[in-house]
Amino acid sequence: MRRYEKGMIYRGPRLINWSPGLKTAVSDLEVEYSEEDATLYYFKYMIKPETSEVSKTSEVYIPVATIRPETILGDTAVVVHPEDERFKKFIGKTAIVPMLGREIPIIGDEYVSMEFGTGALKITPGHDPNDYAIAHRHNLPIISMLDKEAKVNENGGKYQGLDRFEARKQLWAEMKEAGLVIKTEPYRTTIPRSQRGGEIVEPMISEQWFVKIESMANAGLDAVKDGRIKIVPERFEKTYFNWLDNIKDWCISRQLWWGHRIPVWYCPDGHMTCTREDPTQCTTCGSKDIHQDDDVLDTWFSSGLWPFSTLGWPDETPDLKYFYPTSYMETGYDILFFWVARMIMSGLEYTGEAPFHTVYLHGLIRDEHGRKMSKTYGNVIDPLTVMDELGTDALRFTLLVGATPGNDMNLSVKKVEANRNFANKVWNAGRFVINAINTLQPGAELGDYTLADSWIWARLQTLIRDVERQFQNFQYGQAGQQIYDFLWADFADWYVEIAKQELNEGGPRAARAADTLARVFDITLRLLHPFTPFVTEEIWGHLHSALRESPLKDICKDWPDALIVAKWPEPRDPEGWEADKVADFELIQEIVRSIRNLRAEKNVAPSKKIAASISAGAKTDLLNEQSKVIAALAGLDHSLFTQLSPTNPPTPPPSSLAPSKSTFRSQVWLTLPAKRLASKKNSRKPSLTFSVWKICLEATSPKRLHPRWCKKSATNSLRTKKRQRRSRRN
RNA sequence: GGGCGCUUAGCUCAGUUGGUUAGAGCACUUCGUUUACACCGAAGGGGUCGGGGGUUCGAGUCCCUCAGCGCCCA
Repeated sequence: MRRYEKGMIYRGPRLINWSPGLKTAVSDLEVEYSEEDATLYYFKYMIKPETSEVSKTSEVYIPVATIRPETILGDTAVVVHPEDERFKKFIGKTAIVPMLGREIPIIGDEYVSMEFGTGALKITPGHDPNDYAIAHRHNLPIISMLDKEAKVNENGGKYQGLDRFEARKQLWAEMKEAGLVIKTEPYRTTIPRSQRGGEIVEPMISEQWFVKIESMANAGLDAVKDGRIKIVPERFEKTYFNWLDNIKDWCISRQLWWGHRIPVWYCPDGHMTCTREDPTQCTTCGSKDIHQDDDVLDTWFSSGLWPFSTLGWPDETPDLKYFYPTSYMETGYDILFFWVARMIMSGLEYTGEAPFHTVYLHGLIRDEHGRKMSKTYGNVIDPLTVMDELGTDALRFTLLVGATPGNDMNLSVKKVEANRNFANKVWNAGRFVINAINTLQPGAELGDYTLADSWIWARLQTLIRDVERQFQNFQYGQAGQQIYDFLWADFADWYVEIAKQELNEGGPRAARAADTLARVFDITLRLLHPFTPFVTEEIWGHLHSALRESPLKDICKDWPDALIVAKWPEPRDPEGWEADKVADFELIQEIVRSIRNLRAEKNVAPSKKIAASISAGAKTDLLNEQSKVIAALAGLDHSLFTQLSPTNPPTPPPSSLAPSKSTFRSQVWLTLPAKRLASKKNSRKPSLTFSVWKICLEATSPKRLHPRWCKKSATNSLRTKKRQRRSRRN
């Protein structure tokens, strides 16, 4: 009503998509285009001889090609390219519509492609969008030759009453008889079909309601251009600008049975009454014989009001004052035009303010191989089924982590399954932590932090910082992936394994391990909660009750009752000790991995505890301190675990490994069971005749090569490495 | 025709201001039922990051170009 009163809404004719099956207009969205085989019909458009030149001998015509010959009945012009040498002489002359004899002009327009078909185009503005546009440019009359059932109407002369396809056949046959036919040839083209019924959609002319869009579009453009609204990912701003720059008046009437009915009433004299309250008589002539417009408003027209009408607008409600403007608008990128742009335009129009400051656009969900999900294709993944089978957390996590902003994602049940496994991992890790807490001796003092404690804590702090940064950048997938990796690869695979040893020790060391387990797991759950709310909430509740009853109850003294209202972990700056501890721990990891690797390669049974000697150079103290950890994780016999001094290498000496300048270098020798070495299976490598095996680790190199400080040397060494790698492959 | 995007392991995809040896899940190979978890653990194979050129000490990442695929608008 407001817009109507401002003169922004008007009624006029327009070409719409008509579904003859449903007998209603359908929106562009509901039309699907498919490549199909069709026929291109070539025929003669006879030219009316000018009175001065009477040429009866040679017939003069323009050849024209069409895919839909029946639309000839609605032609109102023939168009040629103004520079087409073949036809430009005909511009300004008159052509005669086959079988009807109607006279129509021949005009020039650069829209015509000289290469396509015959290079001349028939114009049926009543039944073709492009022709409609041309007709507008040239003020051509618009003839509708089909009725609501797609049968030829009174404008089709003798063909009236025929179905469109029947008319095509008959008209063509009669044109052939009249000698107007040139030829037909097969042609592949895009055919518009109704999404619902599948029948060919017919462009038809009809009266529709429109909104003048220009001022609103400009306001919408400015809001994004001057930064009041930010669109994420940024590239969609271009799409948005492009759309608003080329926008046309907005057709807001729909011939549907549902929606907001247009508040306009007509009397027999054709007067319009537009009121807020349902009227009883025509405001112009007073006639009581009035009926309301049958059409309803476009849903997007109504939905554009969503950000403020839901808050009570047009009343100045407390909600509106408090919540408007809103903050983030999150939706699929395909909705940018339909809804987002309209919310922006409507918001600016009615409230003077942008309805939100950020638009975050996500992609569409496709099937495993990137195909659109469709019922006919049978590749639809029903979220309800998936949630039943694999859990809501698994599906939610998959959708969050599998997507990059604004890009489509291919969803497969396999992925959801993998994330179901992750939820299971969270649950089981939680059970372990809770069990550790429950089995603590009352009154146990907390032991010192171990290397593993320091490492996992430092890693956790890094994670918190990373997640915070990812969230700021809308990189939700990255954030989720990092939490996943931390929980599974760092916490479960390493820290928990080490904690088992500590817990077995009992006393202060067990208490310290349980303490770290609890604190790290708590924070991890908080980070994970937005991704997998159910499993985290549940296990956190159990963790909370276990802690309350334990010697570690101080940990949870500030915790609320539920995870969902628990404080989000805040990133803190590093305290300075982290890098060294992490590097030390990574050395331990490298050593453990190397030993495991070697064992697997030599087929040493996992249960077999073997002896090992390590030469750790500058890291001797570290390795002594961590020997039990290494032994436990790598399956070594701790009593047969010895440190070698660099000056006293084992026999035989590791001749191939020259002593390195690096103080970080460590070497490990394993004593393997003799029969393993003797077996033929393992005789691939000649060096296996030794009773000891060696590995060399360059576990820790400077974490980051600062380019400005070590330009040349870094370059050279990297180049060499790459070259070596390549030549090794070749 | 205009605009946008994609091309990285067998498959589906990450890789955020250029920086150690490019990662994950699934699939595959070998081993394992150690009291959180077989919805698991350990180890492994697999990539000239679509082609070509350029900028740079250094490119999957930036620029140009070519090819293929996809989407939006007309």
